Amino acid sequence: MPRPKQRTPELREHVLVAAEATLARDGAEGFTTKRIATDAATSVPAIYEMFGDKNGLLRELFFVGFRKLAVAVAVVPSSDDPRSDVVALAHAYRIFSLAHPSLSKLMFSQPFASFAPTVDDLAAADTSRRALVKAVRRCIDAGMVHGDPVDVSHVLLALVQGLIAQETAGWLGNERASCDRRWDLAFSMFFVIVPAEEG
Amino acid sequence: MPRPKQRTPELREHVLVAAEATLARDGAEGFTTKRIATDAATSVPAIYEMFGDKNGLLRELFFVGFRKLAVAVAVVPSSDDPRSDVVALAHAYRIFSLAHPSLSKLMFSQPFASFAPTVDDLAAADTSRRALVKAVRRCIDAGMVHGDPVDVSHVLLALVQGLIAQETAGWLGNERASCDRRWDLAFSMFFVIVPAEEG
DNA sequence: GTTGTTTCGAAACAGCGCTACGAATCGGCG
DNA sequence: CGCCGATTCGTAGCGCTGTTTCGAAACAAC
Repeated sequence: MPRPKQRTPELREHVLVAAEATLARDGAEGFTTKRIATDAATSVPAIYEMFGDKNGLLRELFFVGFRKLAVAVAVVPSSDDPRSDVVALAHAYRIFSLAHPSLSKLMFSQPFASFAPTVDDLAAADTSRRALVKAVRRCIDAGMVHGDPVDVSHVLLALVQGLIAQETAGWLGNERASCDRRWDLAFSMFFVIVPAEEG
Repeated sequence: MPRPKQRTPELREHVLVAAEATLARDGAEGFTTKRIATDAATSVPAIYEMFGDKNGLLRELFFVGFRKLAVAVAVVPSSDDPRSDVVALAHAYRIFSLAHPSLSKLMFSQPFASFAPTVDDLAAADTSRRALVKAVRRCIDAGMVHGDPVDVSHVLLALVQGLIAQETAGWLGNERASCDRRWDLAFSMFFVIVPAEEG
């Protein structure tokens, strides 16, 4: 009877892709509903019907980011050295944030005053965090560090998050070499001394 | 000849105080020029004459925050244990951020899409950072950690910044005790193993 | 009181998030 | 074919934001 619907789940997915591109191209400041609608070749009200409001769209992008991160983390191979595994995982986080700076800001900082992910939303990060907790637990079992695995992972993630925030803001160093050196140092500070206890 | 000026440096200072209160009360979302003008009992154009634009006001608040932090850091006493000095400095950062959450977000995260402090602006943070670099250098001289003092300080600040971001976002833990434990753990991970080398 | 100069803030502007509502589009039916 | 009723569409508007203009207001000198 009525005219056929255009605002389908397929269009929703298309808008999500377009919005991610808009965010990557224009940053948080240029992330306006009108521009996204234009980029996705649709209308503003369509976005509001499919996502509720702008925060709804941002929340979906938040999830998209963590899904992408989960893929990047899942690719990291496990070795027999849990220490280097933790470092490799942190490296995956870093590479991801350098490849998708605006998206990683949406995930780890809060560049939109109106959008603050809830604790439930944060569960989306669990997939990528679990891999880290696992590697950390192996470090603890090997006596490389002491403490609760979840606590240690929290600290490591805070370190990673802080380094990412500084690097994407341009505060970690002017040259790539300085940044590399400081990332390396960060994790060597956590782990380098431990073998002395074993030996 | 003309009518007496009202938009004096004194009013500028008054607006700065009012704006800080507005930010603390209403957060980044409620930080509008009109509301600030009302809170400061002045007009919107007055703010624009004295600060250029909203970012100019934010930049001044950015400096106000680092001046306050510098005071909080300067109060921290030095002991003969550089390790505990570093921890005490980190604690001062934490207490400051808990007392002024919105202000610390302005300083360390970038909650306003339009305002990104330049590298020159960041020099404002040097006063509070110098104390940390100093304590770190003493740690290095004592053989507690290895590396360039500036690099190590960068890493420590990234850790502090990450922990602050997580705690102010409510991600570090649901209870104060969890947060305390993880803050303690963060720095014990950096330093606890070292004495084994000395002993 | 009048003039001349300077300073003030109400009001307007473009652009934002968001939404109401009339236009447009379809299958079914006389 | 022409019309109908149901449904979906996007234009155009709302209130708000940051920002700026510009006429009114306030003063000293004459």
